Amino acid sequence: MAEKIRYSEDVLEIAKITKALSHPVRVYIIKKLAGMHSCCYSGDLVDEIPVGRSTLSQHLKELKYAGLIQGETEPPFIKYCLNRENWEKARVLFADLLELKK
Amino acid sequence: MAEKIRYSEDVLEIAKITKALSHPVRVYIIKKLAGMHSCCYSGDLVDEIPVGRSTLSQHLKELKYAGLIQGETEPPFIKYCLNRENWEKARVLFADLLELKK
DNA sequence: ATTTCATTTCGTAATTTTGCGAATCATTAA
DNA sequence: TTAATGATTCGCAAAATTACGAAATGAAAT
Repeated sequence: MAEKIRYSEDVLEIAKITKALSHPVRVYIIKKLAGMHSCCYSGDLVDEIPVGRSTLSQHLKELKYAGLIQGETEPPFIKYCLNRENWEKARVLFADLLELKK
Repeated sequence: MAEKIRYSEDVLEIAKITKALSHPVRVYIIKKLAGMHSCCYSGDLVDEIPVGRSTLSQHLKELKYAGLIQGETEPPFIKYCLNRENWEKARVLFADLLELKK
């Protein structure tokens, strides 16, 4: 019986990111932020995404928890932006996994 | 009230892949297959990954369902390999999302 | 101080995921 | 044919995810 491994930091970090991106709502939001708009308002999202306000809030919370986005309060709205620093880390991890060039 | 969107094929496809990769066990397996070894045996995995046989089987099933791997029976073992065709598609989708070069 | 507006949190329900051991299946060896 | 071996499926339980509406929050306007 061989030794059981411990997941490397990379594996755990990738799983954390993929988990955050494992739902169409969240992929949609990140795709939007990673593209042209690097920020958007929760109010705009609720108009276009077919999901209730409170549900959207939970999805945003998960993306925040995973470190992929951050919210700046800009009364009376909340502006959500891509967390560029962590996004860069994600790019490195995925470039490695997928053997892509940065 | 603006129009609700429909998720694009890309968004749905990315969500399917990220969901398949949203667990450390499955990231570990894919990382292994995408690296040096492009194939491995279920029996070897069960020795190194801290999870029971039946549970591992379920994880492999999910990766298969998502199209990321395929299993060739090679009695008395089953050899799992990366599904290169779909992996290439995944690379394109992620390269786009992460703005990486192929 | 009260109202208003955008958003989040709470409470809850339905569904899915994860994990295990026991039972089953498929193939080879005896 | 019968055992042995490797792997999957079944049955189940615990935990997590997803979704919603109602209630609560916080900041600005009246």
